[in-house]
Amino acid sequence: MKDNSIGESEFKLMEQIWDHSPISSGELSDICEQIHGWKKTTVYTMIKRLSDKGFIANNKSIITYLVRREEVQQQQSEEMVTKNFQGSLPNFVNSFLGNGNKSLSKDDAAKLMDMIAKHTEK
Amino acid sequence: MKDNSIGESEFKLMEQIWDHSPISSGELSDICEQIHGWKKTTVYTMIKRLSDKGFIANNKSIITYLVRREEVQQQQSEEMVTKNFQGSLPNFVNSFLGNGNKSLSKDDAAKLMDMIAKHTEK
DNA sequence: ACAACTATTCTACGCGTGTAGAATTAAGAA
DNA sequence: TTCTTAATTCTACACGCGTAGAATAGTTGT
Repeated sequence: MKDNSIGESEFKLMEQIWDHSPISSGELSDICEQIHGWKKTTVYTMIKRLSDKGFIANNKSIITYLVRREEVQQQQSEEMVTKNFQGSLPNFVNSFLGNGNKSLSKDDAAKLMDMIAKHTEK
Repeated sequence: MKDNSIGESEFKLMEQIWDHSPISSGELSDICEQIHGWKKTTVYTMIKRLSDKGFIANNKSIITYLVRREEVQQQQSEEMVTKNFQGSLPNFVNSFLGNGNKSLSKDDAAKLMDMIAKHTEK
């Protein structure tokens, strides 16, 4: 049940994989060294753990993802709203926007309105 | 910087505290026993950790919160959107609503529309 | 076959969190 | 003051994740 969870660094690695898949473990390690300053072995450890958890596959040094970004994100957003906002999207958004501080661009607002409209029961 | 983080169980305890503060540690422990099946000492351990982290205070067995629910939630929503959705609320909402599956009640939709309108830069 | 380099695994440590028994302390009843 | 009970701390163990050195296996050029 808890197999869907990914840590913060693991997620960052997944991002690289999603962006470059298929990619060789060597390149991946290089990229992560550049971007995050991670040691080779650190990356390999993460690769192992992620493939043990079924998120990616490592075939002869070629890494591919097995779970799409959307799936992971959907799972995460779902979890957050459920656990910390009583499953209410309005609660979440309200909290996120806070009181006054944050402001949405016209574009973002339009996108949101649109999505909401499309998902409202009539 | 990472002082703001709360675990899942800790959050559940905080919820009871927010809902009942001020409340005696004994009662709190009873409530948690009922709701979550936690042992007394487990609750006390959590109380200690949460007060060490500055989220609550324990004065002569009376627990009160030092950080409001909104603050914690705001922090959490912020973090989620930043780390996993490139800081974009539309990205988050899009992921949450998924493709088709989820549907918003008219009421929720209205609330959302309203909030969005209020936070859109004009 | 051997050197040299790459890939992968093993092992390991620290920290946070979940969980709780054991021990200790404080507070009230008798 | 002593017994009892409630409150609190101590100690501990497990697990996940971040991190990475050491060891091992695999590949390739010569």
